[in-house]
Amino acid sequence: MDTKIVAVVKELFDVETDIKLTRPDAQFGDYATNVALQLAGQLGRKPREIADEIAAKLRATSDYADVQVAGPGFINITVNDQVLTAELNKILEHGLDYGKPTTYADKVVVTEYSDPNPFKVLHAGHLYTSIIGDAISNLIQAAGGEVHRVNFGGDVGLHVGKTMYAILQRIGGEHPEKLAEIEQDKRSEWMAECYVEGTNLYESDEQAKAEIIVLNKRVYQLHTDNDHDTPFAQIYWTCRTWSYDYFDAFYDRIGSKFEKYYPESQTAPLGLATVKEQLEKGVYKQSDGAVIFEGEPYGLHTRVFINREGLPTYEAKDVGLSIKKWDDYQFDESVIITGNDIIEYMKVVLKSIEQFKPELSSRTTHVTHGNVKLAGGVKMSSRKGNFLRAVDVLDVAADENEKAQGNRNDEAVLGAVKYAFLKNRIGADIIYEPKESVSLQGNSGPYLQYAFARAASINRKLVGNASEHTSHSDSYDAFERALLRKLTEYPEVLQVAVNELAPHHICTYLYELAQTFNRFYENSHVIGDERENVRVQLVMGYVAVLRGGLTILNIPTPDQM
RNA sequence: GCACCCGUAGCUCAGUGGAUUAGAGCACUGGUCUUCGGAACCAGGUGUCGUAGGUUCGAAUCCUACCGGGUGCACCA
Repeated sequence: MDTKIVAVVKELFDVETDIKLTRPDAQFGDYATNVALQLAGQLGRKPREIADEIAAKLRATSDYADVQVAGPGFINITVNDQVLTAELNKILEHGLDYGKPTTYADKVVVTEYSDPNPFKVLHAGHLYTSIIGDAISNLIQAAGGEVHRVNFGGDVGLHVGKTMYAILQRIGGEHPEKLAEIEQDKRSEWMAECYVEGTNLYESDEQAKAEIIVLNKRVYQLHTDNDHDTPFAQIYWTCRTWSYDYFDAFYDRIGSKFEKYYPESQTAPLGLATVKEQLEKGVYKQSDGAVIFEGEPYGLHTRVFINREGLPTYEAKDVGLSIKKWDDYQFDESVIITGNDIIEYMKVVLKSIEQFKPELSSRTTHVTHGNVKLAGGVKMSSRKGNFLRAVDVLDVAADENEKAQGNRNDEAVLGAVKYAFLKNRIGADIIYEPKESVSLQGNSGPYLQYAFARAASINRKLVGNASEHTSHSDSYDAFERALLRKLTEYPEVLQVAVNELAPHHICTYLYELAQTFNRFYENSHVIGDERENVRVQLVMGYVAVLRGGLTILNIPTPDQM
C-alpha cells in the first residue's frame, strides 16, 4: 500500500517521498498517512488540496473500500474485507510464525543477562533482568536471529572473600567436612547470611577486612593453581557448586534457559593478560600503583582495571568476557542487558576495548533497565540485607494466587509476575506492589492467559470436526472486523518491538487484542451460529497470535486454568 | 559539581512529531447477561502532560533553561 501511494505522489507531483502509514483510531479507517501535510511545505500548496488529489487517485483504483480526507489533510484508508481475509489465511497458515520480522535474519546474536554472583543471593533485580533478557532474546530470535543466551557471574572477587570469611568463621576454620552439616534446602540461605556477615565485618572490623583481602587473593590463586584438593579449595568449590545449583533451580522455576555461564574465574586471566598487553601499547596507563583507562578525553571518567594488589577488577574481567564471547561466537551483535546503574561504567569499558578491538565494541549494545522498588520507593540493597529476594516475589505472588483460586497455579503465578515486569517500558524504575502485581484482573498476565484459555476451549470443542471449518468470508460484521483488524496489526507491533528491543509494546498490544476479542466474544456466538465457520476461523487466528505473543514474552499459555 | 535516567488522572502506567475527545488498568459508582469458561462486557474523567521560553502548519513528543526524584563518577561488583 505504501508503495502504491509513493507511486501516486510521484505521478501527481513528480516528487520522491517516504510514506509512513499509521494506524488511526478505528472509526477513521484501517490506515492513515500524513504525506499531504509533509508535502505541503515542499510544494507550496494547501495540504487539504494535495490530500484530495491523492485520495481521488486512490479511490479510482478501487483497491480500497474507502478513502477519506480528514482534519488538516490526513488520508484515511479503509481496506477491502478481502484483504483482511487474505491476512487471516496467513495467520492460520503460519500459526506461531505469523508476522515475524526478518531484522536479524542470518545474524548471530549473543545476549548476556541475569549475571548473578555465586556466593550471593538472587534478589528481585535478578528476577527482573532475567525476565527482560528472556523476552529480548526471544524477540531477536523471532526476528530470525541465531541467539545465544549467556550468563556472567563473579565466582572470584571481593564478595567471595567476604562470604568465605564468614563461612570459615561459622565452620570453625578450614574444615570442609563441616559443610555436610548444612542441610541441602538451607544452603543458599546460609550462604546469603554469610555474605551479609562478611560484608558487615569488612566495613566495621579492620582485622577482618585485612583477612578478607587475603582470602580474596587465595581464591584467585586456587584458580591459577587449579587447586581442588586443599581444604580451603574444597570449601570454595563446594560452596560455588551450591550457588550454581541454586541458580539452576531458580532458572528452571522461571523458565529461563542459558546456553553457557561465563564465570569470572575464566574471564579474569584473559582480561588481565589483555589489559597488560594493551598497557604496553598505551591504551591503559599506570597510575598510583593501579592500571587505569582514562575516559576524560572521550567525555567519560577514569576507571581502574587492575588494582594495586595486581588483581583484575570487574572492568578487566569484562574485557576478558567480551573477547571470550567474540572468540566463541564471532557474533554480529552482542546485547548486554543490565541495570542502568552501570551505564557509565560500561561506556568506559567499551571505549577502552574500542582502542584495540573496534569491531567488537561497535557490535555491542547495552540495554539497561531500572531497579525494582518496593511500593514507597525503597531501593533494595543486598549489602545491607534489607532487600527483596527473587523467591520472595514469586512466593508472594503464589500466595495471592492461591488465595484467589483456592489452589496453586504455577503458570498463572509466572504469568502474573512476568507480565507485571514486562508491561512497562524498560528504563525507568518499576514499583513492585505485591498485591497489585498479582491481581488477576485488568491489564495482567492471568487476564491474558485466561483470555487465551477461553478461546482455546472453543478449539477443543471443534477438534473432531475441524475439516468443516474451512470456508472463508469476504465480509464481516462490526465485531468480527474489529477483531480481524486488530489481529493484522501484530506484525507491525512485532517490528517495532524488535527495532527498539522493547517487549512492552507486545504487552500493550496483546492486552488490547484480548479486550477486542472479549468484546467480540461477548457479542458474537460462535458455536451453532450461522456464521460459525467464519467465527471459528477468527478464534483460531486469535489463539495463534496470542500464543505467539505470549511465547515471545516467555509467559506460559495454558489451555486450561 | 559533572553525566545519565525519569517526571502524563488519586495510584500504577501507555502514548515520544500529528487531527475531532491525551488513552488504559487499579480504585470508586451504577448496569448487562437463563456463562460457546463471568478471571467477561457496558456506562461514568474539570489531567496546569513538572515549570518557563523556543522551533514547527501542528508539541505530552524536538531544542534551551530551570524545578523535583533516582543513579553513577579510582582500586566493590
